[in-house]
Amino acid sequence: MALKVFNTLSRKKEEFQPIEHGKVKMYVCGPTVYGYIHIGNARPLIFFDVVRKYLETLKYEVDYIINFTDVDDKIIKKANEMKKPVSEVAEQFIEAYLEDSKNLGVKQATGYPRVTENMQEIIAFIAKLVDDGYAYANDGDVFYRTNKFAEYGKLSHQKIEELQYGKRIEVDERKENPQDFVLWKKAKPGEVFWESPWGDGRPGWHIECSAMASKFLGKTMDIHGGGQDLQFPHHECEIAQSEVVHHAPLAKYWLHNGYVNINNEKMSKSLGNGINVTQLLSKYSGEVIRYFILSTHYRNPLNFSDEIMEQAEQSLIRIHNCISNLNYRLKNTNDDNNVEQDLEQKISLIEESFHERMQDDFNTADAITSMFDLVSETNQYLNQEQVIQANLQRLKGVFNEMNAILGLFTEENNDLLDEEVENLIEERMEARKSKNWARADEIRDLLQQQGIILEDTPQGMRWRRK
RNA sequence: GGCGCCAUAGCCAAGUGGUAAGGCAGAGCUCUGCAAAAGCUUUAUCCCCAGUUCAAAUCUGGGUGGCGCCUCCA
Repeated sequence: MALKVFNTLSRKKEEFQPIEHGKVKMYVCGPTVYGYIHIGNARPLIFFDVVRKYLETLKYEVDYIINFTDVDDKIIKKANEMKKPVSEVAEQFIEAYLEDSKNLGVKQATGYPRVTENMQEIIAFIAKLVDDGYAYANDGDVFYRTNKFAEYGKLSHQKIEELQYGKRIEVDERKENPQDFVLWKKAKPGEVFWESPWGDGRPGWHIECSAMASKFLGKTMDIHGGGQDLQFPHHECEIAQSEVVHHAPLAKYWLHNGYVNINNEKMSKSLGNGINVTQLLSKYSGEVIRYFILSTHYRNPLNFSDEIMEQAEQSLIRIHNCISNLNYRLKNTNDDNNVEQDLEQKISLIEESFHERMQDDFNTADAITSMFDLVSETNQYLNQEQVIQANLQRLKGVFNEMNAILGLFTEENNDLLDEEVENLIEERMEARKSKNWARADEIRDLLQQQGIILEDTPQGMRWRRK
């Protein structure tokens, strides 16, 4: 088996070979922090978390950088509205982002660099571009001279001549060419600014990624990721900036996730149709949201609706029940025979298929199917009267192996019941012994109202939280 | 105008040349004191037309419908 990834640059699946043996350098464009993230922003967050975790299970040491763009026009606008300093607004939404990440089961990146903390590197990067003739200053602004970079357009496969500049957004007439983009923006009166050789101002949108990526990961990284909408212009501009300065590819593999749609329309901050993740997390668990995101291949569009979320929630219950039943049996079985070969063979096949699917350009939808295959095997096995501890352990081990990547269930602490509940359970067992079904049912109903579900099995009574 | 994506069951969704995975929902059965959980059974020929092929959801051509990017966006 070999990991294959779809590279936007070549528009083909390619075998993944890291630049440096055993190590992967990965950079994903993070948010511009002027608001809470929506479910569309959560897609790359969750997907690239899975990529990172999968690479780690392949024993790569992963250096994973997510940047924060913490100064730009929209943050300034937001700060004015909120009557707060830009830094405070940015801080607030960075914290919210990190909190959401955590609740979505996303492992911390190895670094979260911010624009405002890397201003010297950014200015130096622009200066280099100016020195080499790839950029020019005009009236306090600095622009990138796009037509000096012959490969401009290679990522998004666009021909510059064919693009319709100025159709949507007015072209700044200080540019030499309409396709030039801004590297440094002159500050308007009253705006936050940093000093630079071209006057007071702040960085343009694309330069921060070039500067910070090279600072933290070097000239060429293995994987650069982000949403499809960053392909052009953002990533194209990053390439233009970085590759003329470093004379090396910015990234070996470019991965782009598809959009999350709502009512068949792209979700975006500017349309204001985003589903707020923080709010969504109060209704659905992080696991449900992960399931929703991962149940479709990352490059396909994904539609959001309440119905789909509820289906995701239902699907996860099947997995949760299985794990919880497996745990119950694990606690109540002492048979220490060796693993049965029949079952072991089936488990191995499922385990193998899981990896094959993950290695085929991170087909998480199929990987989830592998997990359901394991659920099915487990349930059948648990239906047997006699089970072997070693088999149960093996099943559990594969569940954990898959879950370390997908993050679809969490181990709940099932040992904590208060005394009152314990007593009721005890009483119910007595009632059942004496065939007092009315009382037994009464207690079961009572506990169900408290979110505790009692189930009678041939191995005894088991309970779980709703 | 350029570049690109999508169309598979009631819903979600894999599969991309060898005769349609999986999940949710629905129906029936088994187990159960009754439940629950679980198991078993059951539900499609893949938007349309033409072509290539022994063989097409999968390749080619032409349609239809929906969506995206072309300097705010993940």
